[in-house]
Amino acid sequence: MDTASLESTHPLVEAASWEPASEPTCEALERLAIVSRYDSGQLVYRPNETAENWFRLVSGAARKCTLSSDGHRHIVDFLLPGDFFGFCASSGYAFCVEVIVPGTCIARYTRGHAEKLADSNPQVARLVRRTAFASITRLQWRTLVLGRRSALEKVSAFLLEMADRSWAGTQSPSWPGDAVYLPMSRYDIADYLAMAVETLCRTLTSLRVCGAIAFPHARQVQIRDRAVLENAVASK
Amino acid sequence: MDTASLESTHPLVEAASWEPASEPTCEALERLAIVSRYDSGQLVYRPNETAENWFRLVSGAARKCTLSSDGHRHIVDFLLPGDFFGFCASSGYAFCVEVIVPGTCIARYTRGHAEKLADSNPQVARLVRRTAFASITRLQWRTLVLGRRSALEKVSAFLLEMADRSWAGTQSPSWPGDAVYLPMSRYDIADYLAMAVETLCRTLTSLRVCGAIAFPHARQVQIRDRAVLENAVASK
DNA sequence: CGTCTGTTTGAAGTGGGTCAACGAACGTGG
DNA sequence: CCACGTTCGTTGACCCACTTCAAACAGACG
Repeated sequence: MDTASLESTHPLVEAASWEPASEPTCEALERLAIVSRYDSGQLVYRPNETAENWFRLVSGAARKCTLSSDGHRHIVDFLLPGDFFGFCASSGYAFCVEVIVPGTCIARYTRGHAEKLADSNPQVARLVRRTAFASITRLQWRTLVLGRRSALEKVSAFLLEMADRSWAGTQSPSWPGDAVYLPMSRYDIADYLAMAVETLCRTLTSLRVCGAIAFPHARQVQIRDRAVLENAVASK
Repeated sequence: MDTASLESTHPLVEAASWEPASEPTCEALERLAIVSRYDSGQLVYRPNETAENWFRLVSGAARKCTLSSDGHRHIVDFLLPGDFFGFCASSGYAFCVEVIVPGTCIARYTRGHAEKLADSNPQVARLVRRTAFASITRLQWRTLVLGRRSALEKVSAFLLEMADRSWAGTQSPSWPGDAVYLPMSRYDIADYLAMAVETLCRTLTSLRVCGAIAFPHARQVQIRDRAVLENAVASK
């Protein structure tokens, strides 16, 4: 919405190559999809805005966050390709979603139509349920990560999470094959992990010097020794 | 399950008086319910156990948590009357649920039956969807609370959360009317908020001495000055 | 080439974790 | 009924990991 340029292309066509295998979609639902293209910084929706749509991020990345009056911001989640969002029990969205990668494509499903489709098509209803249940489980794991005390644990957990969620092979071909692209800034990561940027940088540096990870570029991480990260996460 | 004593009573009968207005149930679904009674410390399910049921806590309280090998425990969520749980996208539960109040009653819905009912009954499907969406929103707020830096913010947020979720008027009649019952120990609260028990106690004490709250009993909180708590939460 | 924004390192201060101990509540058995 | 043990709750003292403040560095872009 907003000033996003609409594209009438059938989403399945261009979405197919982006989709992680773990996130199955359903053709009946995809027929309702309208895909829009967003620039970096554009808002997909605002808090309290009437929740008229469900969404699925097709390509690019976005952040779900709060907007405090004092300018302080808290990132609730990162949205990566395949992720559904905008699920909402009440009439208005609780957070805002802001695109962080230029050219991000997001599919929109009119809530009323989608709900009606779910009523008549159990397969769609099951897909939505499963997706929601998966979100619940992921959010619960996330509370555990946030609950971890040391910076090393949080950062390690984050890197592993990004490696798992990262859609491999969709980046520019000149990359090291095993590098994970971090579409968000260090500030965003620090916010997401509830720690100071400086602490995040220092932790990343220490992981780099000990050989666990490497940075071909500031936003490309290679996991060199996954065991180090897993150890840090599991340690407590 | 386990050694829980089964009660064949129709759950709607005894559940009615416990239900918060915000959590509507659906008669068609409730016909599937089997209510069991649990003692304190009993497990409702374990991690990796086959997810054969959906659950709803009818009365009492429970905690959803991880069980680390080193005995370290992390509480993901508290389950209070009206809460659904056991929603699971994969085949096995991710966490374990442990009862913390003697005599807790929990309704169980066979997953296969409930899913089939949802397929044929859009009203049930919508209820489950709405419940799941509400869980998502609540968990996202929870990540914000955990992300807060100072102990005061976390504790204030917790007290407000409990006051909101608390089912008023279901406790013993001798209580101060506005007191909120905390069914869990200080250790559990500290774990839930990812902080040391000592810090929790100190924070509660400082809130008490400044008149924001009062403790008729260690597990009864009266919120004397809600503004103080809301201020602490909103401050950052 | 200058001005951004984003990233990294350095130095200093502190909030809360940790260790230790005591008090309170509660049940159990003598 | 009291003595006792156990678990839960609270307070004190110390210290470290992280936050904060400050500044240098790197890349992007007009």
